[in-house]
Formats: sequence, C-alpha cells, structure tokens
Amino acid sequence: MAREPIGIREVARAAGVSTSTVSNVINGRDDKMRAETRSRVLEAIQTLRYTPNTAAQQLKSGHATTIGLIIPSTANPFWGAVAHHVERAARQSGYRVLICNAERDPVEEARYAEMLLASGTQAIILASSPLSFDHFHHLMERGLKLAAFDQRVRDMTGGITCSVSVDQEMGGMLAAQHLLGLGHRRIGVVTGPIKTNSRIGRVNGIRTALSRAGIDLPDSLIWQGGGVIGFGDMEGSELGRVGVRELLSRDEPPTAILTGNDMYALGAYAGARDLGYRVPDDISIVGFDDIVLSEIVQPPLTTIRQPVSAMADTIVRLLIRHIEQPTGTDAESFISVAPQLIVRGSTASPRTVLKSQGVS
Amino acid sequence: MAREPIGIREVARAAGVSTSTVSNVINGRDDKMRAETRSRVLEAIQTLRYTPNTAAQQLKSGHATTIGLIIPSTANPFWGAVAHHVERAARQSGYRVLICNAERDPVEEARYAEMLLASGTQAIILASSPLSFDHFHHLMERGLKLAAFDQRVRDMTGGITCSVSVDQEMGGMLAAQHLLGLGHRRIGVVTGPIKTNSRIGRVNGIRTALSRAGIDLPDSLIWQGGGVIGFGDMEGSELGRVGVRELLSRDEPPTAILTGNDMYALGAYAGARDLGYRVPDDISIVGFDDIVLSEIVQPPLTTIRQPVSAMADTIVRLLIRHIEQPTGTDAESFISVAPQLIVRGSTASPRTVLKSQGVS
DNA sequence: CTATTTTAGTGTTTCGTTACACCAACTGTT
DNA sequence: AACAGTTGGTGTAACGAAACACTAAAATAG
Repeated sequence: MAREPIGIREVARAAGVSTSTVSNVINGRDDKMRAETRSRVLEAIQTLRYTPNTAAQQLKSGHATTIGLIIPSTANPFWGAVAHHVERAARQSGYRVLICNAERDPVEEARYAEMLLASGTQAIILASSPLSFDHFHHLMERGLKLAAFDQRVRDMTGGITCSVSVDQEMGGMLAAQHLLGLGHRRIGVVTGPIKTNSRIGRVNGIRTALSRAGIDLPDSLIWQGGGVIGFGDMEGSELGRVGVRELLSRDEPPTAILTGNDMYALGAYAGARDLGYRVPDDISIVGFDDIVLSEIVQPPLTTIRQPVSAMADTIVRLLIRHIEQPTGTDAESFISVAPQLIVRGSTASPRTVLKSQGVS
Repeated sequence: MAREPIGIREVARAAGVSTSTVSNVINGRDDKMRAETRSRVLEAIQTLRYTPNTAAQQLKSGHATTIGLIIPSTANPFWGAVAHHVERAARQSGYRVLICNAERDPVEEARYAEMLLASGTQAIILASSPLSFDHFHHLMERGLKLAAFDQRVRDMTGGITCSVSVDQEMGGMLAAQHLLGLGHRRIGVVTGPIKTNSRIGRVNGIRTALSRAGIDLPDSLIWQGGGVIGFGDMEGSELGRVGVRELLSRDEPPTAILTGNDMYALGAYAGARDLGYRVPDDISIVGFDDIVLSEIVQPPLTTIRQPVSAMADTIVRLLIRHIEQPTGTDAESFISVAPQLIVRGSTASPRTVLKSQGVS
C-alpha cells in the first residue's frame, strides 16, 4: 500500500509551484496563472492521482457540496426512482446526494437531518410531506435549507425554500373522474394514514370530483392502514391487501377502489383475489405513481403518473440556485406539476348485477 | 438564524473547562475527568445543542466513520431492502452509510469509489459481484477496504477483506431440483448477462442439478438480457418479459423457467401471459431473492429466499471489525449462507399434452 | 526612461477537532 | 518532611485546503 498520502503539497512540489497555485487550479481560477503553469499542475494531479480531501475543503469553506434526501421508504421502487433521478441531477451540478430512509418517522427524520447538518450538508430534500416541519425548525435556524418534494408549499413563511410536487388534488380528481366516467358510483379509498399533505391532497381531490357528481365519500369507504406513526411503505403492498379485503367485506362494498400508490394497488389486487373478486370485472383499482411494475402486472394497472425525472431535475435545480445565490426566493420556487392519468387494464365499468354480494 | 456557530470552544467556555476536556467527554475518555466535570460538559452540550463538526473530526483523524454501499439498482426493491438493513446495522455501530447506485457499470463504480475515498470513507461494500475488482485496485492500494456482498470470495489474495453471500450455487440447485421434482425436463433460464459471479454461480448450480438428473442445459435455453455493460435491473421486469417471450417462441419451448431475480420473474409472468401461457398451468416460473411483492402477485411466486437482514448484519459486523482492528483476517471473513426455497403458486407439474405448441 | 498597472504567482493564517506533552494539586509512604 | 504516584485536568501543534494580503517581474503609458 502506498503510504505517504498525496495532498496538495505533494502536487505543488511535483509541479514546482506553491500550494496556492494548485488550489487556484483546482478551483478554476484560471485567470490567476499562465496556461503553461496550469497544464503542468494538471499533469502533476494526473500522475499523482490526486483528489482533494473533501473534509479539509469542507472545514475551510464551512459546508459541503452535498444534498440530503430523506425518503419515506426503500421498499417502494417509486422512491428508488426518485433517489436515482435526484442523484443524477445533483451530480451534474457537482453535488453529491446522501440518501436517508426515515420510514416517515419524524424522530428519525430529525436525527438524520441533524447528522446531515453536522456533516456539512446545507440543504435537504424532504419527501415525506409531513403536516408540520416543526421537527426541522431549530435546524433551519442553524441555516439548513429545506426543500419539500411531493407536497406543495405556498410560500416561504414556514421556512421552506422551495417545493416541487405533482398537483395532488388534480391527481385525485383525475383518478376519481376516470372511475365516474366508467359509471362507478360507490368508490372506496385504500391508503396509508391521511396525515401527510400529499395524501390529504389526493383525498381532497377525490372528494371534490365525487361531490361534483353529487356523490358522497363516507368515512366508512376510506381505509387508512398503518400505525399512527413510524409506518413506511415497507408493507405498502401488505396494507393494500388488508385494506381492500376490509372494504369489500362491508355491507355495501365499493365497485372501485382508489389506492394511495402503486404498491398499495398491487396489494389491492391480492386482497381482491383473496375474496374471489376479479380485477377489473368485479372491482376496478387505480394506483398512483406509475412505477415500472405497473405495466407488467396483470391486469396492467390504471394509475396516475408522476413525471419523476422532470420533478427531480426541477427540485435539484431550484435548491442549488437557492444554495448558491440566496437572493430572490419568491414565486417560481413552489412548483406544482400536472399528473397524468394512465388508463390500463385494471379499471372497467361496474357490473350492475350481483351488486352487493361477493362472488366468492 | 443564529449566526455564531457553536463549536467545541463555545461548549468549553460555557462549561468552564478547556476544549481538550470537552473533546475527552465527546470521545468517552471518562477516566480523564471527574464525573461532576463530565456532567457539566454534557449539560453545556445539551443546552447549546452542540454537534461535533464531522469535517474537522475527519480531517484530524484522517478518516470518516462512514461506509459506502454500492448497489446495482434502485428499481429492484431487493436492493432497497439490502440498503435499509445495512444502514440500520451500521448505525448501531456508530457508522453512517453512503448509498450509491452504479447500475453495475464499472466506470460508475470506480467514480463513486473514488468520491467515497476522497470524502474519507475507509470501506466500501460492493454488491454488484463483478468478475474482476481491477477497477478498485488502485483504490485498495490507497487503503480502501472492500467487502463483497452477494458473491463469495475465497481469500484475501484479491485484496477483498470480507464477503457475505448466499450460496449462489446452492440457490440455483434448490430452484432446479424443485422443478425437476415436479417433473420438468426442459427448463429455461432468463437472466441478465451472466458476467457477474452471482449469476455465474446460480447458473452453475442449475447446471449441476440438471446434469445430475441427466439433463443438459443448452445455450439456446439460456436467455441473457441487457447490454454487455452498463445495464442495471432498472428494466429487470421488462427484460424478464422479453426473455420469456423469446424462450417460449423456440421450437421446443421449456416447461419451466428459472429467473435471475424476482423482478425478472414478475416480468416473466407478463411475458408468459403475452403469449397466452398461464402460470403455473402452462409454464412454471421460479424467482430469486424473495422480495415482499413475491407473495402478493398472482400466482404467488415460488422463489429462493435470501436472508437479507442477517446477511446485512454479518457483512457490517465483519467490515467494522476489519476497520477497527486490521489484525487477523483469514477464515470466517468469507461467509456463505444458505438460501431457502420458498414454494408458492408459480410452479406446478408440467402438462404433458400440448407440449410444443403455444396455447395462444 | 521612469511611473503605473497588470500578470502570475507566493507565504501565512485559519477552519474545528484531537493527540500529545505537560503540569498542578492531592494522596500515600517512609 | 521529602518523594513518588495518581488524578484531573490545560495548552498547543497539527490535519489539508483555501482566502487573503502580499510581491517580483513584465507590460504599458506618458
């Protein structure tokens, strides 16, 4: 093993310049030296395989070129896709991404954020869309920038610097309208606890669409799985399964079910099958997210697509702008993009016969 | 925003001691001070909400308490689960985990590793099980420790410090034997490129089991999807779909298919359906990994379970031991655990009728 | 031909923490 | 009372990179 570590000093010696010049080369202050000097330094860097010590850079500058990303789950490929795209976008701007999986637990989230701040991260993208950012307040006071993914923030009063989200209400409306158009009148909802802004938005959208059609959404048709706190999507598919079984066992079961995300929807398939219902003949199911699996399963899932790649690009761009020039901050920092209804095979018109008795 | 950053000095002043003492408190050298002094310092830390600056710690000590984890994909929930468990295990020992998604591209892997090393990481867990570690050699020479997940390494000659893996051959054998036991004689394989040790091991196991039963595994029944390089599991399910369609279109199609992982298997379901085959009536399908979805889909997937949680615990434990006391290193650092056959509904005895013509 | 500006660098201090050498005040021993 | 040993600390010099204040030499102006 090569023992003596290569630092800026070794490079300087090899190139016959001072460490300051090497530093200038690294940081692109090309106007401070001749091209010949610069290339000599570059060559030394190359041959010595020098990489700047980020700890030292960070200690000097006071911050790291790092963005934290706190996601609610690693079991749902949707968040895997989000992480992947955020990471790609950030890297193009020279930033690294630290991915943390907090299972939507505020305590975990705060612990991660604390850790990230201590390691020099200036900004965090939070994807859990909690009702309150209280657990981040004292961190924001210490200068941490917070971006909200998956929920719309209205303005900076809460301390959030920017947000990018699909229009959750619109997503809920698209899904509900699709079912209404097919003739469904009794529609159930299977989701995790409606205690995050994203879920509240979606359910509001559903409710709006239904009420416009003169239909009520009784609480008895909304099934919320998972504990009050500390739940993830880890068992999203399991929850979907249980939820659908419960809804379909009601006195007057729904003819269609809107789920909180595609993993719930896949679980919903299983729950429906458990009771002998066929999708979409006996029950229609709509997902949310449009993960890759959605077009693979049988029947292919009708769902609401989130343009993940574009959303990731946008939030990274906004956040980096805020980091690098914390000037103007208002409008255009709180973005809401349109979701898209993807109609596949899991929805159909309701069967009017056999309305209130299981097929099983 | 509170402006003056709280450092060890502020804590020292508040507690009326020197910075050295605060440092001793932080690092648990309790024998260097009275209990009373210690609690005074602790109190100051609490009230000031002090967190040590990791960059400075790292600069001083020369390394970070951080482990890198390079996974092949974020689209396959299996790797999400691995990341989650590795992260949990590492945190219990006071380490952080940096998750990198390199899509099995050696160039990406090397870039990530370089970055990790520059940021002070001493050790990396590599989960892509490549044939060669050449692209890590110069990094290992610089002191980077490398642990292999998902492939068995025989000894330290390659520079790998430890490895934990399911016994891939045994996994392949279990899967093949299960199919043989059901009466299958013409068995196909759908997998990504067999250019990683894990895949080679699995296919070898399959081949061994078949040849013991006097059955040959012709190349024509092995479908390898994805490009030669730079492929991930991102489209694993898509690849599975295409692969099965191709195998089932052969002159003498297989009656059962072994897939590279559960995502391929889910894609295989779709591919079989595309041609009008029913699973398991017309074609049996076996997965690998046992992700949560496997028992949700219809039919529930017969697969080979990897004990992810235990494997993650083990590799983290081994690796941290190597980091903290780089003494003895041999045996017991290269661990292979037994996979488990989980029989569900995607496998059945072959139909002897209609052998070589599609049902569609 | 001198005065001024520009170019192309250099030397030193600093970031926050920790290791290490040091030391003052006690305790116990003879 | 003198001495050694222990306890409970303190002061300071690093770690590697970068900002800042410099300056020697060259270019340009008058």
